[in-house]
Amino acid sequence: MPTVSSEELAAAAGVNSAKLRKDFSYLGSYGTRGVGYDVEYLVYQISRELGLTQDWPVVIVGIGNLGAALANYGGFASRGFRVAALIDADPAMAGKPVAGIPVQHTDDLEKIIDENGVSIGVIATPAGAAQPVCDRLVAAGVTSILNFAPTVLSVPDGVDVRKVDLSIELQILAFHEQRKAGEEAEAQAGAAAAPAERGNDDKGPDGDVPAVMPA
Amino acid sequence: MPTVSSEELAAAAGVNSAKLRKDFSYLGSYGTRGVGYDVEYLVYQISRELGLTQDWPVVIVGIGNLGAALANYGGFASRGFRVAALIDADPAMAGKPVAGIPVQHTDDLEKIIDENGVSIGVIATPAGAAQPVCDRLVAAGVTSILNFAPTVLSVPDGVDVRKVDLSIELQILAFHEQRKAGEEAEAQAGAAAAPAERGNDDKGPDGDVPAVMPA
DNA sequence: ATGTCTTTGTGAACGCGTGCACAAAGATGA
DNA sequence: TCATCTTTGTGCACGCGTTCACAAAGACAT
Repeated sequence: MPTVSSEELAAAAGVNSAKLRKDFSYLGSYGTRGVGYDVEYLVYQISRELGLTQDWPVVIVGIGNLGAALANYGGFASRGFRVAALIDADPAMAGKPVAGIPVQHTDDLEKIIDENGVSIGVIATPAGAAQPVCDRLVAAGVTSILNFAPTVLSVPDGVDVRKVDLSIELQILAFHEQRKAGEEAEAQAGAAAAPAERGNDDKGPDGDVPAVMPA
Repeated sequence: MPTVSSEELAAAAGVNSAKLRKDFSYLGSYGTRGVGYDVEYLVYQISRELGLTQDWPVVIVGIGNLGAALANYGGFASRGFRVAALIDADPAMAGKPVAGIPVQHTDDLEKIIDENGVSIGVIATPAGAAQPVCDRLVAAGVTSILNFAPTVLSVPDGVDVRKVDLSIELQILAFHEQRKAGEEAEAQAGAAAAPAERGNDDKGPDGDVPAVMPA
């Protein structure tokens, strides 16, 4: 039986072994003292806890460049996601296959959600279309939304929204780049607060990097 | 002079006003006691600290769906980013305009970096091409890389890499979705693939989210 | 001027997560 | 069976960030 010790895993992941063990203890996945963790069992438990063993049908609304990129993205299938449908408001797109999946018109949105039992929706529309699309998704039964449109969506309680802003990561890089370049010019550090839509993750400080700026 | 109090800002952002004031004090941007913060001055200070007042030329390598989506993304310009060049390995793409910018061939990568003084590169290539492209970018002088390819890049010290995995956000949504769905419906998941007879089939304390999963 | 009122800036307390250290548990060999 | 060794699971303490609470500072009215 192939096993790993918390020490090995911690070294590989660059974290503390005690924390790793404590986290594992949450899962109820018990290792064997004197031996370590059964690799196969551990992988299964973590996969299950993260939802990787389930099949999650998702719809992508807005099949522009970004929507098409998402439809083609290979990483989804291996994480338990299945693109149940592609939806676009442009009638000219209807029927045209993207990533092997025929695009359907927005008119059928509710029907598609219902028939496929979709609870997760991805919005890749222009900013102006995002909120109306969001409202229809929610009304049709979607309870989790991944928003790529540059708008803050408002949703009723019980619905999760995560916003992906492609420029934020760039901004973080630029922030560090600025510090690389100008250590001698300005000796001041700072921070700023940005309105958060709903529980965005932020990490602790790295040296004297402000708390709101992810490391 | 239009002003805002830390209390107003904190309420709007959903954070604690004391923390906000403490963060602002890092900037050295002084508010006025009894009045609040001068909005215009505050905006400028934060913009400057975050690097928004600078002009950051970036190159995007790999003009597929995702690269094109990034090139078209409107949020960059307003954050101080300027797409200096689009680069692709496909000779058929060369000269073809995307988002108004003509695509250039990978052969000229070093020249483009050098002539435009680019220090930030975006990689939107297939996984296999990412590391070679990364190496060339670094060799040409790029010190910050935003990686959309599903690969872990290795870079020398002094170079920052941020990896964007489009499926991670979805996975976080699915994780929460799984918890919404209920704790009784997962009996079926255990029977199929589990390496059986491990006794303890129940998951741990059901109340809390494991520390390793972002909120 | 002087007093009152508002809001900042910050020292200090609090709470929480992380890491340490160790007892308990099981493996292994004599 | 007993001793020894390895590694887990976790109580406890420490450190750090967040929050509280208040003195200081400036605006404004009298």
